Amino acid sequence: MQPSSPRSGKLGRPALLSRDVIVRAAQRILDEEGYENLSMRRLARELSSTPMALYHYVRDKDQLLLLLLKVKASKFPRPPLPEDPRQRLIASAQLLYDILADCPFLAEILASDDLLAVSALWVIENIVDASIECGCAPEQAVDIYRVIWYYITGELLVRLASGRQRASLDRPTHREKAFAALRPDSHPRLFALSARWSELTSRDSHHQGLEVIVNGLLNHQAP
Amino acid sequence: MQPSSPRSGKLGRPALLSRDVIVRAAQRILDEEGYENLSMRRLARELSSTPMALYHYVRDKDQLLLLLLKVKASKFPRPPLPEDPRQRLIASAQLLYDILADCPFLAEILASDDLLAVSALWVIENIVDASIECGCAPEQAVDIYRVIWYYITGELLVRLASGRQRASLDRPTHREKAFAALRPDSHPRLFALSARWSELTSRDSHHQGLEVIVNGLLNHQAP
DNA sequence: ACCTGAACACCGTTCAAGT
DNA sequence: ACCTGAACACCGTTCAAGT
Repeated sequence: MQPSSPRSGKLGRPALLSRDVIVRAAQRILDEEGYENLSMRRLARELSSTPMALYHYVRDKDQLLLLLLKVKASKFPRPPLPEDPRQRLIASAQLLYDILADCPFLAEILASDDLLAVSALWVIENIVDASIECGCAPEQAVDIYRVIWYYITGELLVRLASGRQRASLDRPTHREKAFAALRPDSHPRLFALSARWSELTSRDSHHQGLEVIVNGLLNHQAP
Repeated sequence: MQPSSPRSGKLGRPALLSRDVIVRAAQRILDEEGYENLSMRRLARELSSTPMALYHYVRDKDQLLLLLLKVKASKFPRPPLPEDPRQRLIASAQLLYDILADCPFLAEILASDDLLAVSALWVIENIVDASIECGCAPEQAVDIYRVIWYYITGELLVRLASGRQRASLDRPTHREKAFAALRPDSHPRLFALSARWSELTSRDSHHQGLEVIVNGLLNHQAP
């Protein structure tokens, strides 16, 4: 963080860039042009600089993305959580999802580290703690965290991908083609649901799903 | 599929490439060098051809990847499923996971289509059908499928990413650094678990997680 | 210390041309 | 119909040099 702070005196000319400026510019590109347009080269252009200048402030692109998440997580409001451990477990998991839902493109990077790199550790602490207070052994609490984590990551990934796809709405998707070819004798259930499939699968039922999963987990681990 | 079959007679010289040959070469690269080395250019080199020749047999790279999955899914043994619907639901979901576990790199492409593009539709039919036989309304059955789908996708993604990372085992991961900085007063639970975290999170508990989720879902939707 | 220019080793895809 | 070569518009990153 040092290189960004303008020190007293005029020891040489001031730096043109700083980590802060770089991260902010990256966030701007992300907001305005989407993840797939965020490249080191594009970022340098945004800053009227060169790609290599960035590497003075950031080790590589992954670190830049993690910095973005760090900023986002630290700005995220930290709401009061319910007292009741079961409710708190659900609320923490929901919170984790909410933070990530703001930057779903990070799913891939995050996945590699169980999210533990970032300043959202307190959320995970809450999930594990609430599970233990619900009567789980520590090992079971970690299992619960993992299931929740997989579920959240999966939903984010699917959402991200279907968002990408909606952009290219030229021809019918693979799904639409597969559904058109459905025969009632071989796939009766899917056939019956085919007309409503899109509607049914695009409903936002994240919170409900989370609740059901958590209840299922707790009933199993700590009956 | 037509261009690959060697027709009778000798109407012009035989084609050098075919969809079959291309897909098989792609699979070879995948097996031997991993997903990140599978590019259209690399594939063309493998076939002693040019990148553009491939585009005569495949619309784009995504289609090629879907073809790979298609082949894999069609070769996959189709085991007998239990009669009992609850058991069948679990078994179908496990099967879906097993098929995909063989090609986790496809998670990103698959996510965009709810997997419905491929010849594994019968698995999904089974999941939906078993849910309905367990007493769910069709809408609830679709919800159950979605939760399972998110969970599977998430686990695949995480596994894929942590596999990539293990390759570059040079310096400590972000997770390790975050754990090293843990203080017992701010994160008591994680602090207590930190020594065993890697071990606990790398256990293969997929099947157990799936079972717990399914039971939770069914108890909620069809008590 | 901070920044630049040129280069390396890649991508997916298009376009115009060859046989 | 099947294939090629050259090109377009990109990537992340390294290296040697400038001030």
